Amino acid sequence: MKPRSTGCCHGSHVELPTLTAKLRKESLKITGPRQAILEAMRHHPHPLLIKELHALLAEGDCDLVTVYRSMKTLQKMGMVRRVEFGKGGSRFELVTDEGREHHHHLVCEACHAVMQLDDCLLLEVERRIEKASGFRSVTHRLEFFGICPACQKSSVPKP
Amino acid sequence: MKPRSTGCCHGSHVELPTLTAKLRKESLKITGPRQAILEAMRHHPHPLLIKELHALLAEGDCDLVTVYRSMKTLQKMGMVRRVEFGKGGSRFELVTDEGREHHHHLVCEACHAVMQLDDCLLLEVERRIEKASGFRSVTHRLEFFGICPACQKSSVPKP
DNA sequence: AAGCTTTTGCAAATGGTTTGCAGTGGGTGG
DNA sequence: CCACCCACTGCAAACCATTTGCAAAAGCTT
Repeated sequence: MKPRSTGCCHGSHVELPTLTAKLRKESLKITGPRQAILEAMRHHPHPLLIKELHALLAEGDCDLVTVYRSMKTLQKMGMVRRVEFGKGGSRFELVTDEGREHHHHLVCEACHAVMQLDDCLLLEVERRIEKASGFRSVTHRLEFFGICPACQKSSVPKP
Repeated sequence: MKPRSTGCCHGSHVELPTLTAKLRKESLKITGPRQAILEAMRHHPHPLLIKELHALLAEGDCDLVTVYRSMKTLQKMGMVRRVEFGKGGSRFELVTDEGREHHHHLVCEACHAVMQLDDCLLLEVERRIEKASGFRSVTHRLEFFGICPACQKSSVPKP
């Protein structure tokens, strides 16, 4: 349960060709907008708002609406994961090899910094809930919120 | 961690005067709309969508906008808790004496039935995260989703 | 009952997300 | 290598949850 910062841009672990290959395997077209989107997500390995993602793209690379549609498509094929922090809309992150396994986030409520928490101790809890309740296919959604060390000092007002 | 159904209307444990007294203590006015809202929530002890809550009120009792404003007010004074299931907007539930303590829900993704899970094993986890990350005031948001026993049989399509 | 302040209703603005439609452009078969 | 077809895109507008502005209505206090 040790937190792991996913700050920004420490090299791109996933290659773009690796990603586009997945598109081809699903007989989806490898278009300019899709490449631009994957390229941007590759370099920003944290949950991004649609509009943040769109802002990362070069002017005219891709319409906002296309970002929405791409997220839906990519999520359906499992290349992207939807994360909800409850403010400002849905966020999406690339499902990478080293981030494939189920994990959670620790979000600073002041500056919105995001850390990734490795491993999850709730898989066993899901099984217990299934037994106790009779529900099936039980999953969960869990995020942590708090005030990060930097914000504890600077006392910047919450955005 | 045994699930407890919060199906519907098994008697109203909280009295209306008890609730309005809290309003008075905060020098908030005891208006018709507020009484109607609290009365409705008293009889429906599960997380309600704003529009569901509004639909429960008698015609002309209270405007939709007023429901929104009331939820904001009541949440600020701790009488109501906001719950996010990620579909269709925020939900709210009364904070009752027997439901005051932090708890989570188990939601059927087919019929949207909601069960309440007593006790939470994550308080200790929050402390561990604080130590490991340096964050402060760490809280969390956790909900479980699955298919309830009834829906496993009837195979009704998801709404 | 009068007066002051909060609260409400209505209308309209806002912000995220989806949809309709016509035009563009990948990718495949000839 | 070209042409064709359907998936994909851009743009505009629709949608839905939520918020805001403003004047009228209603609590609470005196």
